Amino acid sequence: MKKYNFNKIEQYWQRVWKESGTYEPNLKKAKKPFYNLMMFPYPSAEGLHVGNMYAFTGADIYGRKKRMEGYDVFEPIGLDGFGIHSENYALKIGAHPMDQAKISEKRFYKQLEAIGNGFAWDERVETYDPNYYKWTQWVFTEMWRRGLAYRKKQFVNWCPSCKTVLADEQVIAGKCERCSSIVVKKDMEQWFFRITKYAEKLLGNLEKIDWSEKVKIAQRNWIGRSEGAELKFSILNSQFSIKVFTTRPDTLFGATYMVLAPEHPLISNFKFQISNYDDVEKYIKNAAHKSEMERIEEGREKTGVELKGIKAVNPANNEKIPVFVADYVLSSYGTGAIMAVPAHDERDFAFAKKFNLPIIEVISGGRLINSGKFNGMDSEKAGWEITKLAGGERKIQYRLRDWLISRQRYWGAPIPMIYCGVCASKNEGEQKEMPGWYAVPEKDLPVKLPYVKDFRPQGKGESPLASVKKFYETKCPHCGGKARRETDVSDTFLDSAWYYLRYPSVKEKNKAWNPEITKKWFPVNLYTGGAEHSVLHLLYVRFVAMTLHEAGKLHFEEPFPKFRAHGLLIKEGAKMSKSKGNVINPDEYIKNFGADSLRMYLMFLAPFEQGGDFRDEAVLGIVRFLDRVWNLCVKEIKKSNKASEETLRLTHRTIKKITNDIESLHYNTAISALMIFLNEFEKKGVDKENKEVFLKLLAPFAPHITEELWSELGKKTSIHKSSWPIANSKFLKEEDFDLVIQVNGKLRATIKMPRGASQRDAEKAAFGNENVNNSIAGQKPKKTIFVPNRLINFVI
RNA sequence: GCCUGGGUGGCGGAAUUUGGUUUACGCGUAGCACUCAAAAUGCUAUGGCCUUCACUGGCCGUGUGGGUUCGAGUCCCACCUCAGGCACCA
Repeated sequence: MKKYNFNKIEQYWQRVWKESGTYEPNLKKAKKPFYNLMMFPYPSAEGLHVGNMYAFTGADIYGRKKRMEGYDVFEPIGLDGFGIHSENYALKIGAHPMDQAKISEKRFYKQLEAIGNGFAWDERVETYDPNYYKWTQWVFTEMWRRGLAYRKKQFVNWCPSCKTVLADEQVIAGKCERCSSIVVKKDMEQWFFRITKYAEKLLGNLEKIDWSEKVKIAQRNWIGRSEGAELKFSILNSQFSIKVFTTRPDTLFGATYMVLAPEHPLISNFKFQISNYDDVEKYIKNAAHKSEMERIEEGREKTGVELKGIKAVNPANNEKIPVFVADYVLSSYGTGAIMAVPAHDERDFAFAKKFNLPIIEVISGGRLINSGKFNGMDSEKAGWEITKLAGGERKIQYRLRDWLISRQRYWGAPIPMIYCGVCASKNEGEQKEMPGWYAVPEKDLPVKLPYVKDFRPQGKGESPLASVKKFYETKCPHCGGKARRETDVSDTFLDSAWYYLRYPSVKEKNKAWNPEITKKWFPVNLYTGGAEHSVLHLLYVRFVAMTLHEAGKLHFEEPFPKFRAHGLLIKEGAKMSKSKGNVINPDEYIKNFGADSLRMYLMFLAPFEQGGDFRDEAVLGIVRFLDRVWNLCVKEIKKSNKASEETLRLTHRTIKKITNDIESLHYNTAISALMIFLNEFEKKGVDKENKEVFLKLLAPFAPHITEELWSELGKKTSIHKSSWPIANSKFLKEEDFDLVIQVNGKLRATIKMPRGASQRDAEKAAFGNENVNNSIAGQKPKKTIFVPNRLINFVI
């Protein structure tokens, strides 16, 4: 008997698949295109993580079933190899990122091949390939041309360890997303993308797309829409006024002081009116040095300084109220200033108590008090009335901030912009607001990243490219004079914000994507990935698609109508991390048990969208299962006994269950159904036809062993191109059912009965049962509940 | 503090579609078979307590406490707890 040599089988079929293009759809002519996309990995660590494999396997199973259902499935893969994560890894091991990329690339692709996914190997994308980032730069210039990219000086997040600025989305609880260092604020001029312009659309479209609910919620919270009013408080004896945003204009009469954020530009205008300006300045300086983390660590303890010598006027009642500067007000939200209502806001209350400010209640039981002519009015109604009185206007405010795109690092796509001082002095430029700035013309793209020996981040607020004269010296595209290139590189998240568009057009030389191919394959049918990207990648990618759609370059607005987040794989109750030393490398498991075993085990341990706990011994259950599959098929390969009615019913029930389970990503229960199926075959024997059905149902989960056994059956074409079985409803109907007999809701007996049995039949059967009779003990039932084909319950 | 998802055997998890047999499937454990022996494999048992020589039968059991119902893991209310996310956003 032939032995199950999984290593040999897996390597053999992986080669055959690749050489014969089994998983290469015809991108131009496909009739039923199905784009099965998964988030591409970043090759930063020592190798592919078992968590990556978990994600890829789950996505692949779905794609394999779709392929067997007759779709032209396109399942591409690539590497998100540009960016800080890869650069930091290179730094750590003392390699140059450009050299390291080639090494990592080889290793990752080898591992990705070993897991046995149906990848379309001919269409790979590596974000650090100049043929790719040429178009990343082109996307940047498109943003620029449409007025969506701009430079601005403001306080930004700075990671002192990564020595670069970060987007808000990359600051997690005050720490750097990559290295967990505490992020500080720095006043710098940087490139931004105007994502806030799309806040409403990004929010509204969430209603139209089929995504994991938790990801939608995270995006909603991140965008953070608030409805309210913008009100003006004039400053006594000056032409200035303070604008505030509030969601509670109904409490205006209770506004007893105002607070400006430390960065508020108005403060410096009152240098001579403010009697304690030294103290104020000191406070502001101090606040600027504080990190987000320090502010959080101080807890709710409020600090601040009064701007002595100036007063604001409450527009509702003309009361003169004091003005403070305090860091509990953020410069980056709303107008950077607030009206403080200590009676109805916890934070204002804490501040007022500390500084002994009056606290006036203006709402009681949902109605206004102490509010002049508004007294007694419903608070909800009063809001708009008071706004009108105060000369304010309705305003919708978002928490979302513009996307900070520049990075002071080496390993990224250079921002394709040129600055000409001469043009600037003449007030010339491509954008009115930004004289001197020009995009690199498309014919000059890509702006190639040079091989720089000392690529380490400088920490001076500049990229290492700023010390490479050959790089930054260039000609002005407008006047032809001496000009300087932008030396910052773009955020890695720009690379991954459009990669899915490139895959099917990867052979296109003169365009970022081919319009006909794009029309055929987009939007993506299913996108799978981690929920950790809820407000990073998944927000940026929608934003970029939206702008390209608006520019008429894409026929869709939402790139991923269906997205599913897979769960997190943990190890014995703890997150896998290098510091804990519990990271699982899939290579060893593949070598010892085979890729099919590991794939199935990963999918069996919990629902795919929930994630699960990896436990070493549990893999054995699947190893045994595949051994038994092999033995059964090899042993009985020539035997062909006719299947019983009962076997057929099980077969069709299983077809239906597995078809539904794969559709809903409940792979764990699908595998359990396969196990039940196998147990039955071992007991009863299996005919050729049912064996084929079984192998087909198993094929998406264990692609290699099923391919081998399929060819053993004498098949000449791949099982993965065979047709998915369809359940015949004729065999789904059961003839008998187990009647549940209860007395007072408690189970007393179960009796097999023909389907459609009447209540009379059921009662008769029940009273013929000794145990039921004992429970009833001769009493007459007060009530009898009969549920056809299920149960009968006697209430006594 | 706010939002989201959980809590079922020794363990991972089934069962919520439509309230109707709790613990499918697998791991682990125990016993048996095979073996000189072990591993592997196969078979049997496996929620707790009680009852019976045995066959059997009973009671309890899905985080806690209430409620609705003939009947609740499933629906309602309150709470406890774990995991994840956001966090001075006015």
